[in-house]
Amino acid sequence: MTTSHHIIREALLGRIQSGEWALGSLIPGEIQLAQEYGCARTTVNRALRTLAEQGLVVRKRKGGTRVRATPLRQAKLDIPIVREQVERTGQNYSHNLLIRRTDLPPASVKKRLRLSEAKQALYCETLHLANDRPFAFETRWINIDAVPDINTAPLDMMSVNEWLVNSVPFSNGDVSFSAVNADEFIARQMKVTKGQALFLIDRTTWLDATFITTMKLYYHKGFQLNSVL
Amino acid sequence: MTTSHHIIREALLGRIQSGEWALGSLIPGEIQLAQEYGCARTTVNRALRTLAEQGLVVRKRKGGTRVRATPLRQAKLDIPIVREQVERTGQNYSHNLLIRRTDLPPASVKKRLRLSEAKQALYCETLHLANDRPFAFETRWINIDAVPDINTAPLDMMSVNEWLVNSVPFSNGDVSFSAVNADEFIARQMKVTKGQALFLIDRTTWLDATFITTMKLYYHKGFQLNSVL
DNA sequence: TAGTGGTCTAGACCACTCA
DNA sequence: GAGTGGTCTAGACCACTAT
Repeated sequence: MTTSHHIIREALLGRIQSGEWALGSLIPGEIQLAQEYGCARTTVNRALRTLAEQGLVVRKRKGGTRVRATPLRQAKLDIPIVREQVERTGQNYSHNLLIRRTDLPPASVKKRLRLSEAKQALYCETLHLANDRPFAFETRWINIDAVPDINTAPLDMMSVNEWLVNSVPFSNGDVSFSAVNADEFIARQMKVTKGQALFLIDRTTWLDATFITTMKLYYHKGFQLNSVL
Repeated sequence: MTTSHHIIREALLGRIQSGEWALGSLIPGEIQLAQEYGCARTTVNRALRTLAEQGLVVRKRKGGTRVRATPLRQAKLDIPIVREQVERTGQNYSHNLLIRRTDLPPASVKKRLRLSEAKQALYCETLHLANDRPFAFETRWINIDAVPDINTAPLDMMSVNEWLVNSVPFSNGDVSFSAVNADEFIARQMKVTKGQALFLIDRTTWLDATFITTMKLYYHKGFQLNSVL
């Protein structure tokens, strides 16, 4: 048996999709719906809360619940570790750590990681391979103060990505997606022609107020990021 | 006062982030945690359920709750109507409907929309403008049977995008993001040089089992899609 | 000020699944 | 079979906000 708040959520969704409750209109209160469906208010509450999380309705105390005037679509997408991304396609994963040095980061990175002026940071370049073919190219700056252990990490065995994930598992962050033309350097790394359009993920993560790392990941030609609405 | 399930969720998160509960380890049961925090089991349940939705823990009946072995990061991103995307940046939105014709769709579209063999569909090309400069170029196939009213829709006044959103507000769908080089045709529309890397959103939507539309949206040079982890 | 959603509680039963 | 999470209920109080 499917659970009741599930059933009620689908029923409510149906009344929205069918047009019974128009865009922007007020729908009945929790108590009334509970009577209508013969269940506790808590159950209706959960169904409506879920719909609100999905962006289908907007709820306000005293104001009641309204169907969203301009439907908001939210895509949920997983951002996996590159290794898993590769292995999920049945290919063999490997990686090359091309560069690993401490250096003064450029101003843009310094600002992003909120590093003080003369502070050095760790810079790494990694090429991720799938069946020995370039899969993604990664450039990354790391705040050494945040993860001092990285100085002794065996980054040839485990990618920086994975090492960080295991030492600072659940950080916060922001991420942006865009398209860029491969410059000469990246084209050489990824073995594509210069100018090839590549999918770029730019990601910065921190733990509480401490900035950990910022990374750019250039994916191979034809890469797609999929999601469900 | 911040609510209790909120507080408990943060507390639990802290114990994960601090390493007290290692990756993959079993954490105490709901009853024990409820005693520990002096609240009802329901409250702990809600906190843990939220963490599970966020991908931080995995829950199994009888198996208990475990910290995810390989942290899964989920990005939630809003897919707005192009008009709102433009207007949110303070620019003026307009659009040109370049093409509108019924035609036999190519096999790939036919397959996607699950149209029968000789079925015609509506094809539209729209250029979205921000302050009269190209913002995004849209190609779209529409299943006429699903939305017959579209034949009489004033698509010069309202973009196809918006019209569909208002007639079929809450459909299901899938979406993919990728990077492509502008071909000669798209380059001319978007006023960029051929080969320019463009961010592409490819989206198909349906209502229950009825396929509505499939669309490709090529964004202007430098476009970024942002999200929070 | 009154009405609506937000949340907590205590207790209960059930479904799943590990041992 | 037993233990864990999944859920429902009935009642309660509170916070916000529209009027």
